[in-house]
Amino acid sequence: MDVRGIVADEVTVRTVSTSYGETDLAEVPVRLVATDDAAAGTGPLADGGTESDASAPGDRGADTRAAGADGPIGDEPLEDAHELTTITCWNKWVESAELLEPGMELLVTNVEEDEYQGETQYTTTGDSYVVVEPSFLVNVTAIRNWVECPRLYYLNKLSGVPLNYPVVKGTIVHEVFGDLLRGRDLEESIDARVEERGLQLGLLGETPEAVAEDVRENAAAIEGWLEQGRLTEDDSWRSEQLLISETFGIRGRADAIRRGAPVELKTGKNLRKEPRFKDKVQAACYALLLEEHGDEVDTGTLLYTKNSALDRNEETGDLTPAKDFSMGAGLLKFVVRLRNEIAAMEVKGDVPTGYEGDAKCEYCFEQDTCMVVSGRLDQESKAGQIGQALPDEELEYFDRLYRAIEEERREVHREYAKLWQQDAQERADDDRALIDLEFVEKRPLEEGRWELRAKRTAGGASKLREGDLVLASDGHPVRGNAELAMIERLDDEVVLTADEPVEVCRLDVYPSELTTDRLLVAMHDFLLKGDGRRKDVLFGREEPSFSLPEETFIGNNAAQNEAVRKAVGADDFALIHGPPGTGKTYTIARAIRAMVERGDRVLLSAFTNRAVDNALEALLEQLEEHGEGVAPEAQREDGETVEVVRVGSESGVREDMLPYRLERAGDPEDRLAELENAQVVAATTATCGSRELKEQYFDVALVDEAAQLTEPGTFAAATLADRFVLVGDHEQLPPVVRAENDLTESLFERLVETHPDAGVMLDRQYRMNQRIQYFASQEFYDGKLRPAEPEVAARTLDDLVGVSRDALPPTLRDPVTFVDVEGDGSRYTDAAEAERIAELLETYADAGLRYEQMGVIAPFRAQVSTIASRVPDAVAVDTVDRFQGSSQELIVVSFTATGSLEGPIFEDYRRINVALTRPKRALVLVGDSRALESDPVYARMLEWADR
DNA sequence: GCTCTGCTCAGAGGA
Repeated sequence: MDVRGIVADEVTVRTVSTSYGETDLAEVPVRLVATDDAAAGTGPLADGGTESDASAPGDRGADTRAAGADGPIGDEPLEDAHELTTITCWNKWVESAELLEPGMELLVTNVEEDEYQGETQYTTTGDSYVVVEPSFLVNVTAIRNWVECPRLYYLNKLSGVPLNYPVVKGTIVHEVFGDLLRGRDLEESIDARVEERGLQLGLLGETPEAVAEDVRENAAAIEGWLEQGRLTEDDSWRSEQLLISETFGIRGRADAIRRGAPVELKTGKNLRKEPRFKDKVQAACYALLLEEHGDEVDTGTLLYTKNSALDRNEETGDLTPAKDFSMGAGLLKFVVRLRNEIAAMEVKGDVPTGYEGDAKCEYCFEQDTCMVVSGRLDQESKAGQIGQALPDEELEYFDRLYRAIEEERREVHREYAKLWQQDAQERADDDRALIDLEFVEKRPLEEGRWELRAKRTAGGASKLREGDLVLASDGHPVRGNAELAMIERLDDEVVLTADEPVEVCRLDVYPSELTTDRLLVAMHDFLLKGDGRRKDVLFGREEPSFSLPEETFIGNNAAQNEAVRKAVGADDFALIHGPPGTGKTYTIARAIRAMVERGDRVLLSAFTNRAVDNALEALLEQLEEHGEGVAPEAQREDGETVEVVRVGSESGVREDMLPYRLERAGDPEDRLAELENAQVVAATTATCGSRELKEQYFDVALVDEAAQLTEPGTFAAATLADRFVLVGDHEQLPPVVRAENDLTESLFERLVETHPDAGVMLDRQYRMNQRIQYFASQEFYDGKLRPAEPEVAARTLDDLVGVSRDALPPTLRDPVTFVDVEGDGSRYTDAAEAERIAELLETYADAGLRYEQMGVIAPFRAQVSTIASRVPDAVAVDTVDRFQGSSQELIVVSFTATGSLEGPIFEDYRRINVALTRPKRALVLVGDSRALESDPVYARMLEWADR
């Protein structure tokens, strides 16, 4: 029987005498939370009787959240009626119990139940595992690093692993290993895998021939070993298996599984007879993961590919680089205790010092880095400190942002936990899974991968899109057979590619920590590697300076011209505030063109792929107009032209920008030249944090839609350049973050407030009729937003070919109208509004407006689909968030609120700003006037619309 | 309570 609970009070540790002598034990007071056992009627709560209805299985998530969000202090008592009891942990589990603090979650497997003074208590048995914060998923590599040195784990997280040859070679050997297991020809595999990493190898200055030879040497050992195995036994193999354990809170990807046991491949040196301890620990992690999926695992294999040549000539007759070893229960429990140390430290927000383990600093490669980081951040560490600590305000900044990023990471972990905490239907309702699939076929591809096809048997929306990496499973993403797969096509049929032939009938969103990791590294780089002058300016110790050019860049718009001058002349940074329709993109393009003319190398970045492609498109148009840019093919040949490169995944980059996309695969020299010769590189900020771009240097980083970026997100781009320019509008949508924390304010907004002189606001808009523009200008831009030209101010639907406002009913002739609809009272949809909107669109169509010229905006996705099902496909119907950045001749806004304006979505007025500034010639607001009047901003909006 | 885009994933190794 397993028990799960929240620690209710301090843990008591004491020594007792038993028949075996003195032993330690820890008594943990807990409030029990339902486990799956309990839900099935066999657990402690069901047995207890009275408590069982107080905790449905779904409650567990809520309790976990409360524990995580409120931290270990547990200042909010769990007032509900969960049973208070004691779990006694014996022997080595005392170490894990000592990590616990009130409020933390605890899972103990295989407990013994006993009665003590009329109360049911639990005790660990010889088969028990104690798991601290089980919903905190720890990576296998994290455990491997931690066992070497806890500080190493921390440093790795903070500064990442830079591009280096041994690592890249190791990765290629692993890929070849996987290919061999899947039956691919060795030479073909080596050639293909080396080719795939062309860009990386180019950056490292390696030639494909030398790398292939190097890989061949390692692969020979693998092949020899495989051959041996095939001759003697009937092996069952599986390569690259992704494993997640809901019990142990561990996840990882095993290199291979052979007859149910893990095989770990190591391409580094190991001259000793025994496997390295950390390698054993890594294999033991996979053993634990496999155990949860079924069988007992008691052996593991470590394959040291560099060892073959050495071992072959030894008298021992050891012909194989493989080292088999047995894994006892003791090792597996040790691994769980390591994992508990990590989870407890992360939940408490502590920083490891290195004293936790017994590693020797003098043998460590990271000793210097460790000492520098300790010195700069003023952290206690076993290696000691070098250098001077950062100023207090920077240390405070580091702590605050570190905590905020880690909170984001917790949210990602919660997404993982939902993989098993939510049932299939819940996940489907949450748009996080497709569960209606019917497996059709699997087809082997030439590269040793598989193409999987499944039919969709029901409709329904989901977050999944083509190009996404997903968990493809034959039933359950954690408990069943699951594999990471790439969505190649998604319509009524789903086409996937994956390493293994899973009989897929369900797809789940795969949560990734990648962006969180990169945020942390970006912050680290800014504070610890960044130049002093930039920090002086950003921390308010120095004023930003400018060397403004006298040149006129844009003749007919003073603010735009000033913006370009500031962007070009910034010594530190410049800010361009661009309200809706003010020609922000044009200004960016003009500024980059001017920078390029001065010989600067420019990084063009933004949070979303869409924004990057939009800005790049505008730049290419300008370059073409001025005869400096040509087709991408020619750019690579001719040094005189401006070379532009778009870095990003094939599915992320918009189709018309694909010709500019930098391929990763190919000849190393060619790929390198393509990147390094590019005078303009365009990529999302997440990609700026990639290993390939991190080594690049730019004179200027220009970041568009900067108000949508967190501070560390902005730094990911800014740290690659000498100066930076941020372009955005903090009166529109803020950064997307999962947790409420210090990441919600963008660097752009902060700098606009602290350094107003470094910025320019573009004040002439080229989009909206004056009547439409009025409200947003008054409400969000101090009345400073004005039409750029009289034609803009006066534009109406009449200007459009074939449209006549006279054909509209009198109430709709004004560019802004309000249509009062009482609504149907439901929460996230409103059929009454949807009906009315469908009629309105028809009325406009009758007056000559084409459906392609209309757009409908609603706050909720549910309402978006309600409306979409009632109007012609040509009408663009979407949420506010997805409409940002585009515009339409006619916009209809559905407010979807009856009675009162409840909900966070209405509280953020920036959304309303976005919605109201999308139309060019006509805006219709549809909603319940009683609800809208209940909020002063919305009430003013009604007054304006109803005029 | 709601909106939501990123990213090949995680792990690859140095003595």
